[in-house]
Amino acid sequence: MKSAPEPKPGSSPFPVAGHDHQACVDGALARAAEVCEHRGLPLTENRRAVLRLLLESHRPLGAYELVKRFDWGGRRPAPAQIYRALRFLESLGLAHRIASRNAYLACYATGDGCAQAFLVCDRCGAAAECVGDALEAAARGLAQAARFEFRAGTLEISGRCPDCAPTAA
Amino acid sequence: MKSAPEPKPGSSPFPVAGHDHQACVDGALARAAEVCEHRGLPLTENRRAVLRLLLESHRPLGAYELVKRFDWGGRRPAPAQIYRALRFLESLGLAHRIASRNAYLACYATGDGCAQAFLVCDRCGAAAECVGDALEAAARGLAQAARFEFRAGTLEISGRCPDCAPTAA
DNA sequence: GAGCCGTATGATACATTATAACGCGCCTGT
DNA sequence: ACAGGCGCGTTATAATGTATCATACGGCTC
Repeated sequence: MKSAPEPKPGSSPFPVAGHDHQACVDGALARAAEVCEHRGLPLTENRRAVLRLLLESHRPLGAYELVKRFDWGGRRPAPAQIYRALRFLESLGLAHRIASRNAYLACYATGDGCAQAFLVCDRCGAAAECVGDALEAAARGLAQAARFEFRAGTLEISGRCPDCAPTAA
Repeated sequence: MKSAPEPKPGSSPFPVAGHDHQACVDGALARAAEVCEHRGLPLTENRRAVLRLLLESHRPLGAYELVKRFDWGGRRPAPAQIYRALRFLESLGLAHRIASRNAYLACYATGDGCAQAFLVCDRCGAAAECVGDALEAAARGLAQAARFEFRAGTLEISGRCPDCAPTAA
């Protein structure tokens, strides 16, 4: 699954103006269903709902923000419910935790590489996931130099997204 | 540079067997004092005490673990006190937050680079800080490709430290 | 169908991590 | 002296995350 439908190199992983949100969400949900089926694990209603919320927001959401947004016949689910769904989604690589923000971001591609990177905007909170061989290599190199057995790595980059950058080149 | 040509397995940013802990702590405290003086900011008793605890433990500690360890004439400080010191130390680069663990690690070098990496052992919790041009370059490259204005990046790598690696090759 | 078992859920309570707010005392500059 | 800033000490509370237990539901065997 390495042939991700990534935009051309140079274009930004951040959603652009003409972004077709509905298609983007639906596509990601369909991919999620595939992943679950492939693993023989059920994408239950709860899990799908949490994933949908994440996908729709298109930016990292805190667990309690998800609790608030969860539309559950008027009631609100307990945190544990959300956390369970999040853990499930994380375990399948369908969502990621942005540790530096205590927030969770849906995975739009099927990026299941070991070393992931997230670009998180200081100003608007938008976030994008990206991977790259250079990062993977750098991470493995650092680990190897320290005789450290690499398992996984996450690079969280803070800065300004294209929309919020002061110099809108 | 990190050229640690120790012959024994375990040569790495992780403390090795013959590690002179006292000198290591004292040296780091002296450097911290310099940094503070240089900035015209006071390294108060609280701040120094928290930094010392971090340095002595030589691994990431949670804020409440620091609260417990803080020897303060029999009493225990309030969390806020610890957090204030931590924020101060972080702002000067004398300590770092390991977001994935909600823990704080003293900085032993004067590493003030923009992109840092931490190796965190899944088993024993030991952690080491390291930097590298490759990481910095990879981070900047990812940001640039996304038209993202890079400010800072932290790579947290989980795995097994040399002591805990199953294959002690 | 009846009984069993594993998983996901729903709910309550709790644990952990982090910050807000406020007043005090110390130092410093005038 | 006195005003202002800063760090401290304290209390309270917010934000984030888990443990636990009972229940429901589906699949399985008998």
